[in-house]
Amino acid sequence: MIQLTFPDGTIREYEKGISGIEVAKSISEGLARNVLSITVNGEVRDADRPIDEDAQILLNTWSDEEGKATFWHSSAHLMAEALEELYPGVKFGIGPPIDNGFYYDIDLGDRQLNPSDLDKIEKKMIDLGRKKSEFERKEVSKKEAISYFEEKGDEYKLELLQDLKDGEITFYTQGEFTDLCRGPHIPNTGMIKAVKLLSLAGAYWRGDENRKMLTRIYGISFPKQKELKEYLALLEEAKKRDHRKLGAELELFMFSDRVGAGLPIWLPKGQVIRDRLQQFLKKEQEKRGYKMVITPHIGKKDLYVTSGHYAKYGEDSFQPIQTPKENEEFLLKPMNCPHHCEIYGNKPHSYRELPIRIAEFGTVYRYEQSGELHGLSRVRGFTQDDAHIFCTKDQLKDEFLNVLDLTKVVLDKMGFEDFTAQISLRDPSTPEKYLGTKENWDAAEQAIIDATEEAGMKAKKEIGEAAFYGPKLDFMVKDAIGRSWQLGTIQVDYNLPERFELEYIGADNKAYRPVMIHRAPFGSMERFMSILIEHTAGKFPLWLSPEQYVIIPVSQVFNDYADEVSKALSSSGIIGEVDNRNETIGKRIREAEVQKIPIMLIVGESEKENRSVSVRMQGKGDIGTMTIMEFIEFFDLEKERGA
RNA sequence: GCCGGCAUAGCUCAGUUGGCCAGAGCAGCUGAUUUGUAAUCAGCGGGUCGGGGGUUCGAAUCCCUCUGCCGGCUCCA
Repeated sequence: MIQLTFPDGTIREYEKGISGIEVAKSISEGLARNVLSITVNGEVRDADRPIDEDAQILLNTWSDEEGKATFWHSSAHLMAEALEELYPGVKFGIGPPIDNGFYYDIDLGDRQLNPSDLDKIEKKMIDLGRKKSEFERKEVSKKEAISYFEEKGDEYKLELLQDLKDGEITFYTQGEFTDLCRGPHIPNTGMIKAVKLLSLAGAYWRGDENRKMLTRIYGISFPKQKELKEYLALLEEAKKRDHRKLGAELELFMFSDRVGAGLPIWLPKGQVIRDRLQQFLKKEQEKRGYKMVITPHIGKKDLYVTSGHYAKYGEDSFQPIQTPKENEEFLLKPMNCPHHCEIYGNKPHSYRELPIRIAEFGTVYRYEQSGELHGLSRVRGFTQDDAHIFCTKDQLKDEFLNVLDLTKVVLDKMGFEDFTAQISLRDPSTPEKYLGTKENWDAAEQAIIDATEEAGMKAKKEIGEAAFYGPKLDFMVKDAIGRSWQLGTIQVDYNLPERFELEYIGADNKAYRPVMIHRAPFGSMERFMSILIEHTAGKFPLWLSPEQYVIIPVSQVFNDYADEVSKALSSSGIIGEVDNRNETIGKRIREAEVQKIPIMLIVGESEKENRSVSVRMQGKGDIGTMTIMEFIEFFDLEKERGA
């Protein structure tokens, strides 16, 4: 007998060798039908494999992440089976589950797939699923495995096999399809009832752009048709929040082919929001001892040779601009730090002055590959809410805390609760990749870890993700369609102070090198705006709204009163317009609703008489009548509330 | 940059296997209407079918090329 411990702590006894499905059956038939895989002592396995020892056990169903992953992984295999039947001779790369669904990378030789082929593949998958083929696991020797794929002529699987140890190789077979696979898989393909293949894409084999490009098919699947429908509806909804769509509809920003790809143009309304964000941050920074500066958009090539950026990124950047007569070379500023280092180096510094915090809304230009450009999220010209803090080693942790606090204030204010933080540390096994001494690195990494803990912030640590010049902490936020973007960043840098030979005079009258912290709580105004637009679906909080109200006089007779109200509001700092166009009220209200103007004020006979306004809130409807003074108070309260 | 797809009026889209002066709704303009909480009515204007080149008697439609956009890959200071 063996003892199995369930997540709720209960322990049950079973015969040795019992399968996960049988265990599920002992609890309920329903559970047995729904179990997709099991986790035994932390290892995810097929639900029908025998359990031979006492263990902690989890029965994974569709409601568990592990269950979903198993389901989607099996779906990838089902797709592969369908592909092999439809396109004999197709070769397979890898086919893993992802956050939302699965993909498989395939090589079809000379054949090309069109989006219309996806329907065909889907249908085949459903057909094959009806056979309810079981996934059979088989342990094979490396030799057997190699000969199998040699015969099949699949060089990708052969390459994958090279990295696998003999004795750890398993095959999974369902129906006519056999794949090299660690597993686990769901009990049978019949559980996959709903499939949608979402897109076709090219993907380099093993992510290496020097290698062959395979065809990647993305898909998603569900145990029930209804869930698929709901998911697709959700995707449609998400698309409506896309900042590229809303940005155009609400006239926040635009792009122009003639100006150039990836170069955003901010329209008046977008500019208002951006400016409010900057004013907000400026105030917070002033409280924390930052000094604002302004530096030029270009700098001599030498500046970046000194900083080391030219050597590292020069070839992949916008190329230098030459002056016509002297033949000097200038680069478009790809980052602000070299300029800020020059500011620091402008005069000698005493340890008493540190930390020095230099801030700038600095616009930088970076050459991003054309295929990488994406709305406001990835552009070629953008403005960082940049600052560089020059401090002593001992001040590092406090400064880090100071920045963390600021970042949290910013994210809180925006209502971004679902961000994740990542601490990027060096890989100790490759010290040659990093600049600076071990002692400095240890101290900096510890300072970051301590500071995040002290700030009560959860952050996952990623070994080997540090920049060559120092460890960092990044804040990631997801967009409407679930893509993850880096917003804020805090980076420790030992490299630049060295390269620019920055110094301060210590208490002992000797020269020391300061440590530098790069930080940007928004990251860039552009990317931050993209996320803000998607999170709010364009319904900005009052304090950010570029047009806070619109006054709609019932008829032209009340235009004068509308203007009067407007004046009263603008003198109270409330921004908006009068819509006195010769249109019906219904029409003007509809347009204000569509434009997501938060407050509509309707004025007519009775309002004029009582010096009042009839207030309608966007998305909520009529909330009643109040006097102008009452409305101003109401507005301030709403604004305060963060509405 | 690479793979695949897309590009028709300001916007959203029609446009059968290449064939008369390229269409609709919304927006715009003009006029009527003077409106009480999500689209008043009528009339009018508007497109070198993304740019360039080619095939053809004839191209929005087929081919090449450039530009931009979309979905990915790679990269990201």
